Amino acid sequence: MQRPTIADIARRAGVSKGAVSFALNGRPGVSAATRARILRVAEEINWRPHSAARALGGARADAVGLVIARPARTLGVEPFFARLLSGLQAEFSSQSIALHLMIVEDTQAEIEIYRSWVSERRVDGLVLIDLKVRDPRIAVVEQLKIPAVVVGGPGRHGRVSSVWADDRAAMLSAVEYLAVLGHTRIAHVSGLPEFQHTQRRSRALRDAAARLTLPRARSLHTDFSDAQGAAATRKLLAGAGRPTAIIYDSDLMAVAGLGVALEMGVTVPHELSIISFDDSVLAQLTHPSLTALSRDTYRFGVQAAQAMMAVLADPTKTKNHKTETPRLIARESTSPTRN
Amino acid sequence: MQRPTIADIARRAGVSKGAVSFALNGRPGVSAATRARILRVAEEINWRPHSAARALGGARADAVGLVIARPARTLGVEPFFARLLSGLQAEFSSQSIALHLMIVEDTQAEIEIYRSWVSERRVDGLVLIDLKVRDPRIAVVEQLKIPAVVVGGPGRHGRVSSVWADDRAAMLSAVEYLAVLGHTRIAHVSGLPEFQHTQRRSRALRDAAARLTLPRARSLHTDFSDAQGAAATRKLLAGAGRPTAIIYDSDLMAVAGLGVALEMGVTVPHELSIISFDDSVLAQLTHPSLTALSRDTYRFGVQAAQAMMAVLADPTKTKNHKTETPRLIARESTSPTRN
DNA sequence: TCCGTTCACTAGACCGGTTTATCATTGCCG
DNA sequence: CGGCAATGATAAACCGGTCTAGTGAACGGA
Repeated sequence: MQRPTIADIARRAGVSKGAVSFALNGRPGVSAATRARILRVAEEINWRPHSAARALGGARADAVGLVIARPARTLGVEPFFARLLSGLQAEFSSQSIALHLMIVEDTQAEIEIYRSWVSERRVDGLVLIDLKVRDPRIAVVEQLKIPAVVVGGPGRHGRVSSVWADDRAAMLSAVEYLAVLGHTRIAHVSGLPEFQHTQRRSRALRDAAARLTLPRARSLHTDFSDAQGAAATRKLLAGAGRPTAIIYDSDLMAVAGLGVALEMGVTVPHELSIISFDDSVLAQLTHPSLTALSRDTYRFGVQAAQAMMAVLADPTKTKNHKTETPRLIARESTSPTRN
Repeated sequence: MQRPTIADIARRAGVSKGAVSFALNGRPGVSAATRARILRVAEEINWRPHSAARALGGARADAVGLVIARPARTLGVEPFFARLLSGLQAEFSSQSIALHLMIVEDTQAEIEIYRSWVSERRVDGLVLIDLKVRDPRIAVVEQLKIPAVVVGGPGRHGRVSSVWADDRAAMLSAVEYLAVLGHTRIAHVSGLPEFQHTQRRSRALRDAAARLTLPRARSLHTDFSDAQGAAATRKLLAGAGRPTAIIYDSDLMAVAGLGVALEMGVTVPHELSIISFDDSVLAQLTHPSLTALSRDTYRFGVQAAQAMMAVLADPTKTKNHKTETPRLIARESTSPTRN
């Protein structure tokens, strides 16, 4: 037989299509005995729901969308995305929710995809990442009235749920750690300035510097690429009154920065301490290994997925879910300053 | 108005639903004038097709499935996947084909997903990666009669298309390069032995060793993790008659191996040459930077997507598409042996 | 005994497209 | 001028589910 349908089940079980639908979806309207019989028949003929038919009735698409707005070619080095994806994926698949993935060039294209996915009913919800300062996507998802979760919030984003980590606290802990080691000239090689998390980190550094009276604490913006991370490092180390410690917003840039230091004959950690604001095998494989602000990115993805499912279950109830604050793991790339 | 449908278009254009369908799909049955009018109305009310409704009629789902069978937690360090994904994605999205992604634990789970996606009509085709030696998935996709493309073929896999690179030639070029530099004791830290590409590389090494009369050319299998890559390196360097050159099946393992060598006081490249069988920023960031067999993984993904679309267009016509052979890029991690 | 409820189930509309069978016009050809 | 084919369009069936209104039977209370 070609692809069994509920009509086939109905015929073989001697009931109507409606009864089958009720039975299969575990809703009242059929007796326990009939339900059992229907389920047995469905099992026998190996029935599977046709996702399109379900979605047509206005029901769930059982899929969630994720769009990453980065030039596709540059993607793929950052371990962060892949780990986040794994976490999201693992949690969604436990509920048989598929992930629709798309990589686009910019936010404008991303918004276009959102519109078409929603109007084509391909997804039940959206996961937004890399939140910008005045992010146009927030207005779009609110207008489209589709459940959404922002990864990396919190912030002023209306009635959209978010999952976030306390970047500020993490940055403060790193700066304080360096201060205790005697560092006073601390630099920050950050990501794109339009990202909210970049801003939060830069601001935290500024505040800590003011409080601890550290001169010359500054943030240099990059596009997160290893090339710009290296360039920023070169600039910092070549200038007068060079920093004795640098905090990088990603492990990739930290590794690139470490390479530049070696190249320029600046020894790590004796002449320069390095902290990476993101941990991965990468940070552990270098020599010296990198002190890093570490968090479980996989788990972060899991939590984002859970938040998504909560919003799907009840779209009116949104919440900001704060996750584990990245904590400092001291490795070989940091040491006290020489006096 | 709530979500415009073709019925709305039909009403406003004063024609039937059928005529609208013909017009929107560019098929004969309507006059040019009517067609233009219908398209204009559709544009006006911003109509978008409802993907589920289309799929229900037995038409395309406009989506392709990709399942990665690896423990989700370990994924994400390997730059290979992310770059492949980018390439696939870029090409698919140019044709408005979505990518259904799922990460599972093992091949058995992967096969289950295939079955449900196909019977739920979620995807039009499947992309298979990490082909194993007697891969059960081949039989499954043939039985399910769904278009599929194997990434990393070629080989005995019936009527399924494939996209592959010549691992053998690449491995031979690496071995010959090392031989020219004077190396005679060459080791290979490989991936999982059940993968076809692992086997091809190991066999190529064996053959080259026989031809060039290199003693002790051996392959050590790992699971591709940095931990096992490091362990294998440790074992190789600790043993008697240690190799003067090691070829690693991934850049991640090569970096880990480099770390072990430094740890053990074996200088690279003077006492040990290292070649990575896969290139990425990772290989370029280390010190010394790694000589690598490089290929454009992004492009590889694009080609796989193109192969997929070709099979979708005509499922009877399968072909094995050979792509660029990885070519050796000499960097700092290889040098002549000291005599 | 009669009426009102509840329960189990059925029939059929419906979702938004595609496709087929049908029909009316028009045009062409001998 | 008659017959036939091609063209342009329509109505309705269909895809595989969900869901609502309705039906018949059993049951309980007064």
